[in-house]
Amino acid sequence: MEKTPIVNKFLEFLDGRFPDAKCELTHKNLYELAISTILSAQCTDEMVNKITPSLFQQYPDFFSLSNADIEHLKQIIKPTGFYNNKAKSILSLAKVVVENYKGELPLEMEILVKLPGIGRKTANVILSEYGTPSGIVVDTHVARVSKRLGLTTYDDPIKIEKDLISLIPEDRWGKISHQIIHFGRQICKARKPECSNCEMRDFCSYYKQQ
DNA sequence: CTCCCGATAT
DNA sequence: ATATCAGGAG
Repeated sequence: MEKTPIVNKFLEFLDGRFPDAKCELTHKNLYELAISTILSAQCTDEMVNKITPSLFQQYPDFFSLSNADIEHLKQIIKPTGFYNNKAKSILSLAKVVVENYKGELPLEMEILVKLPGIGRKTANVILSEYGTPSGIVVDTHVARVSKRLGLTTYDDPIKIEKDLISLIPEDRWGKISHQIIHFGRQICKARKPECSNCEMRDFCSYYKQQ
């Protein structure tokens, strides 16, 4: 992937339009962000934020969560979808973190991705917020926007992340995902993208294809 | 690759 | 009715 004017235009656009984009999952600490991020798979942040206050009031840390009844967890998180898998994931995660890491998540990519329910995307979210970003979060929005703009040709999030890493300065890795996600939610939407309002359209391969 | 899955917008 | 939403495990 070669550096093109579109990258500079995109970075400039994101800073102008989304200067203070941040994580939309409400959380008070590393524990809450990790659980919220797992629950956010194939579900809106808004829905996650609706159910987490009750969840975190009853289970404020990995210690209490590790002793939870799985059927009770399923009941609380049901509106987020995939609730059988997610309940199993967060309960298993809590048990492992309590047994092996004294109830505190280790902030290392190699360890995080081996923990139950945590893949590269969730690990990148955690490290971007509470550690040192070792990459760029590629979720459904970042993948879609990157493809439309021609920043990558791949579907595989790992390959998309490699392309983005080669194009984007390291000091922006943490924030740019939030900026792209805001852009993806408001303008470059999956269903009905607002190309007529988009300042990137003259640089966009998806728009040219329309 | 398939499966998991409820809520919302179109 | 169907596509989509801060994915991960088997």
